[in-house]
Amino acid sequence: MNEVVAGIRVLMVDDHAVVRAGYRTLLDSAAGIEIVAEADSGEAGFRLFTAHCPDVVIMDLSLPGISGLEAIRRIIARDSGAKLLAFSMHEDTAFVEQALQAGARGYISKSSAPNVLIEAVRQIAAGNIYLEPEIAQRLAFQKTRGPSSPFAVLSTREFEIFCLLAEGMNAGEIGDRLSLSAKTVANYSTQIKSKLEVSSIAEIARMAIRHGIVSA
Amino acid sequence: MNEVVAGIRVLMVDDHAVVRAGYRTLLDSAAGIEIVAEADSGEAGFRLFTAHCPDVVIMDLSLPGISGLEAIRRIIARDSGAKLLAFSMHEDTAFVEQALQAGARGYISKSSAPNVLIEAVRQIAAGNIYLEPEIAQRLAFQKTRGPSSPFAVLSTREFEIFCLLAEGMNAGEIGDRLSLSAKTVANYSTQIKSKLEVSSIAEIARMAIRHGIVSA
DNA sequence: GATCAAGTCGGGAATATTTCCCGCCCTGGC
DNA sequence: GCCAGGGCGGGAAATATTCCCGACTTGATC
Repeated sequence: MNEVVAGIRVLMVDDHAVVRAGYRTLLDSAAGIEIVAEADSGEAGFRLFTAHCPDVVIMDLSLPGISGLEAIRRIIARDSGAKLLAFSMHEDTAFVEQALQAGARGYISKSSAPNVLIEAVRQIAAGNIYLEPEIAQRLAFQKTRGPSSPFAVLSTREFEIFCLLAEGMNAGEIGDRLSLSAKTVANYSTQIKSKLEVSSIAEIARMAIRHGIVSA
Repeated sequence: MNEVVAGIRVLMVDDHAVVRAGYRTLLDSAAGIEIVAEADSGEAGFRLFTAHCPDVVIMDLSLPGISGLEAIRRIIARDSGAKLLAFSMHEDTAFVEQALQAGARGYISKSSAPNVLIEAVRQIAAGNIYLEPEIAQRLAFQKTRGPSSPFAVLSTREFEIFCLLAEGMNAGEIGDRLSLSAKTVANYSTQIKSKLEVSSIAEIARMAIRHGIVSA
């Protein structure tokens, strides 16, 4: 048993069973890729990561329970060398930036062509990073000229809490979700408002909607 | 001087000078209509109403300072027979319902054809009500079948405060704007959340955006 | 004209939230 | 080693929210 030629062992985390099933058939049919585990939540994803030590984790960013970003954070905290591919329905570059900042090695959107997913998994397994060409272009463009997304000033944690605030959760609920004290969330909330130069949660919600971070 | 054949005396309230100028030339060229005063705010509109007793008031609903709805409320409080034509950029029926509930006799959108405005002024001056055909249809349709706008449960005051909350104002600012105590606004805020079955201001903002009440 | 429901307005008091300040820990440069 | 920056949360004061209440008006309805 030659480990070098063994397939790429993949953990897939997505809360939609149909999506998992679809991508499983797709990836299983690709040579050298093997899905060794599936999870439907960030918590389960983290547990299965420690249990299976997969080569690549495909992580949906919009998960129930702890968010995908939070799951990435935890996995990276456990193993800073973990190879994570973030995928989500969001096309907004703010989400991409945050995912990469949290430790993801790649980002593809759910509307990607099937072979893009396969290519991304292979690239990331090989130690490279992979971004969809279109998204990479937009990111690069924004870096050089356009005003970077206003959320670039937020840290990973801040951005995560920003999203949950925009969805209408209060500090207590967010604390429960992220396993933080409500106190800490309240402090972050103040910090976020200050960084984004807004004074109310309503403005946070409008900003998030304007940038496609949450839906109206 | 035969009062019966005198022109329809109109007060126009809109904060955009260009809009006022455009409609002034338009209405002045129409036989039997005369703009006797213009105001650029709800406060000024109310003052000029008491000063000039116009036959018809054309009231923009999106005004700085007190809102158009509030101005309508005040004018109706002063003279319940006042003939008010609400006009606004909003196509949402929630706004129409609220304007009519506040006492307006008609509603047209800013994208209306010029002759619609003239026709509306004449109809209202004659004691009729006037709604744009398209909007009237949608209203009628919603009344009979579709679930009426979720804002129908809100009173005029509640809807007004709802809009300002959605824009990001806090109770104190809203109180200043509407000449209410912050305490009253806070009480309304609680009442609004209860009626709309939401628990946070962020959800209020999202709801308002979803229905086109405020822009993201 | 009596009555009743609904809307408007705001006080009182208990709770909850927000804010500002602080310290501690950890990590990644330099 | 040292420092900057992020992450986390306690303390305390300032605000906001909530629930309850009463007063007043208006518009139906009997």
